[in-house]
Amino acid sequence: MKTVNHVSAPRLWLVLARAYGSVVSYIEGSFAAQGIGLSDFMVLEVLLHKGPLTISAIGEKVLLASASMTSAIDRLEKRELVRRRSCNSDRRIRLVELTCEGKKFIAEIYARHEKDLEFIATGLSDGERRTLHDGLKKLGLAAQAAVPTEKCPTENVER
Amino acid sequence: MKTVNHVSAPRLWLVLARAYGSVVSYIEGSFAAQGIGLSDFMVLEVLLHKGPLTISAIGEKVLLASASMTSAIDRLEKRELVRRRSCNSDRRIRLVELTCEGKKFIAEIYARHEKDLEFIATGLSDGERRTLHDGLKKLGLAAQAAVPTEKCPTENVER
DNA sequence: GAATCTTATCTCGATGTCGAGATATCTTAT
DNA sequence: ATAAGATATCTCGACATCGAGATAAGATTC
Repeated sequence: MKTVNHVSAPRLWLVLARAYGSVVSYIEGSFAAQGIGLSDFMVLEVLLHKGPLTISAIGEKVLLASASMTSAIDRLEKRELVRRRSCNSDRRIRLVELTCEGKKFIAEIYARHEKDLEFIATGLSDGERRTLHDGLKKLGLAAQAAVPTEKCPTENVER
Repeated sequence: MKTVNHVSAPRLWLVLARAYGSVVSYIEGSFAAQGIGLSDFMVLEVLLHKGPLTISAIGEKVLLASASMTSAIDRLEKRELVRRRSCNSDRRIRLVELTCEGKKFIAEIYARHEKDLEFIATGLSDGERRTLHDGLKKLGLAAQAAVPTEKCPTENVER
């Protein structure tokens, strides 16, 4: 096969968008049976790994607007997977925490999710993962820096 | 700089999702002033580069369901950027084509779009673009192959 | 030629997301 | 202490997207 020695930015973007879409379809398929979408999954996941958080803190992690967060937490609370808890020191805040069932629910789904991700990444060597990771990070940061309406200072650490 | 020699699949996915989101925000910001969203942009773009197409053909390119395509073409037709044309040889089909204004409109936006993409990719060498491209393609294909399209894929269902 | 299958598009109702604005609460400056 | 500003959440209305089903037309089979 011939090797093209220059990948145009539009082509790179196309491949990125396609890859993202395919992975989303794949992982959504994995927990569609549980009647949960990607956003709700991410909300539960961040609660599982970080413990109770305020609604806006969750929103920052999963990149949802405040209005979306309200309805997301409503959905999850209705299913009794999470619970809103009021805070004495600051009564504006509602701390959101997993219920016992919620914890069991997301822990189970997340375990499968992790396996699913490893499954599609098995074809990638350590080196390939590394370069993919670094390249994506570089591209993402460049894009983020170029977005005018993005908040600048605070870096959120994960894991 | 410390090098981690193994990138977990969840971490890779996280970086992929973040990069995708950042690039989407970036490019959407670029034509938000024209009152157009990413999907409509993609529809116009495929028409610009491939010429008149049926609604379903466009939907396959831009990954929108048929119901979404109908309303997308409605939107664009209302703005007189595209036009539905009936076909004599197959009267089920509506061929969609750019109007003159539509062509001018998308050509202009696309030119800027291309520059925008090149701008955020300037930090990537040819080699980096190549490995990114290949890695993403590999990952995307693996995910696509693993998508069930029918029923639960890799799971032994319980509860 | 009629019955049946397939394809292309559209309609309808439901859902998730968002921006703008409202409300309650905390913080800061006066 | 009060006023002004900032912050956290919620409500409301708008919109894009989707699945399921309807409709119309072409293709196939008998």
